Amino acid sequence: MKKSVVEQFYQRLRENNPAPTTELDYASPFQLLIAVILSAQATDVGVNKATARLFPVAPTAETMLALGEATLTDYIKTIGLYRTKARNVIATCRILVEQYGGEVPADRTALEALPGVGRKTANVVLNTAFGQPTIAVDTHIFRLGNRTGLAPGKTVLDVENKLLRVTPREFMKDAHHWLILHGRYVCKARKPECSRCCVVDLCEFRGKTV
DNA sequence: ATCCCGAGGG
DNA sequence: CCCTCTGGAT
Repeated sequence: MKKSVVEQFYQRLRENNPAPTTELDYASPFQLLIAVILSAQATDVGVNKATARLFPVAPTAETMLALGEATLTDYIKTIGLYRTKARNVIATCRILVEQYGGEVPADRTALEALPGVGRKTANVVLNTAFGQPTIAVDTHIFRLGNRTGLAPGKTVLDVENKLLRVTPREFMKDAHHWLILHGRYVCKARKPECSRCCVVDLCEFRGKTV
């Protein structure tokens, strides 16, 4: 996609949504981290439903650790992959308490060393909790990058690197949320709604999908 | 490449 | 029924 087209692409997404943000509910970097770990292969609506009950009783790393894995499992049983997630959340909280005073480190290497935290989750926390210009390539952004021609790539890392290269600096910080929200509600996996898409004329795929 | 794994939509 | 949802570890 040409540079001038990329510029228009982002300008239109910005017109639609001047101040985009996550749809996960959270009240601290710690809660965002936990919500993102829980969101793997799950909808944010489902995650919010569970954290609405969980965070009041375990709002911090210390209280989550005290809650224990078995009780945590009960709270998140409605979310897919819940056994692995419960184990990882407790193990992560233990490290946060023992090594970081219960706080979430604003550092990629430290984040990715936490159980259940990979590159994508680290990128979300760095961007949304700490305001860094990262782009977390999830299922939506991977699909949108390839489908539209904005940032084609075989792997999520390919797409991430391409996005970091083509995205103008002024759009970098919010790019993650513009792209994910557009992917979630318009450029959907099954039935993309090209008829109400604001960048359909810039898209290399248009209505050819499905 | 495979496993984990519930809810919601079509 | 099938597919998808802000993936990560082995």
